[in-house]
Amino acid sequence: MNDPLTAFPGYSLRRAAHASSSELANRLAAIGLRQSDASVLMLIGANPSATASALGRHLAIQRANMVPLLKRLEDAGLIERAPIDGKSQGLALTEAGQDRLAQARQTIESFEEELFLRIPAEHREHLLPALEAIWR
Amino acid sequence: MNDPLTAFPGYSLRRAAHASSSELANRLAAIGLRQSDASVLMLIGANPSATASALGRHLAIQRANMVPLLKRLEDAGLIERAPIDGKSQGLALTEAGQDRLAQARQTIESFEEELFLRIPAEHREHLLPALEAIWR
DNA sequence: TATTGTTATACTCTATAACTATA
DNA sequence: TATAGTTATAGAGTATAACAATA
Repeated sequence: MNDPLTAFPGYSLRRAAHASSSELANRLAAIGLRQSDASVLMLIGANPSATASALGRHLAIQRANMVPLLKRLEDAGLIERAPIDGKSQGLALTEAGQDRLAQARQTIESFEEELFLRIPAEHREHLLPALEAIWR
Repeated sequence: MNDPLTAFPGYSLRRAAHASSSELANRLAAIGLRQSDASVLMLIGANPSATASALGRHLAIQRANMVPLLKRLEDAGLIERAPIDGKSQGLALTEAGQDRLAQARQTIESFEEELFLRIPAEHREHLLPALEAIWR
């Protein structure tokens, strides 16, 4: 089939993101996490007592959409909240949360490594800087 | 905020795709199209009398999800169907569809050009081959 | 038997508006 | 006034199962 789309970097960007995203989502589902769950756990792990709003801003997840996400993690016993002041709550990993994060980190790291190796060597080191120029 | 995610190409890939996708979606909305609409119009334009199933396979859109998409395009007077045999239909652009495709093409091409120029020159030519290694 | 078009359905992600309480 | 957390809701994308008709 004649395809005028694949010549566009933006189109290929979407297809590549969708393909790799689906693959990672499958692997994370095996340990009971969504990609957004794993991202949040990683970020809380690196920033104990961060607030929901701050995490959302950093991950480009809206405040309103953080609510059900954090509720699931809390119900699963992976995170807990501690009041900072009257309106803010600091988030932290429980012990179970730290264990799950360790699993997630290993899943993500091996996935990312495989992904990286799929790229021809001469292009590898260019991908991250090119992508960062697009979104950061 | 301490961020362990941005070092991962896969994560950056998702963020970059989301950012560029949102931007293109906004521009296409101005001419009454979604990204998937524009993709389908482009592909029909380049492959007259292609079937819905064939388009879906090529675009990674499932048969079942092509149905409402094509219905919208047909209701908008942009495409028409002609029976090929008893079970297949060939798709074609109407005149209005060709006009809309011309608009979409211009929108996409100027978007893609801007996107490309946002990438530092030394990384530009590496992006497409790197992405294609990931999804093709 | 495999494929086409279709219906129905459900889940996820994303976006917006509005509200309360607090800084 | 601005911010944090929340509720409710809607749109879009994606996925699966199933069916009838045809190749």
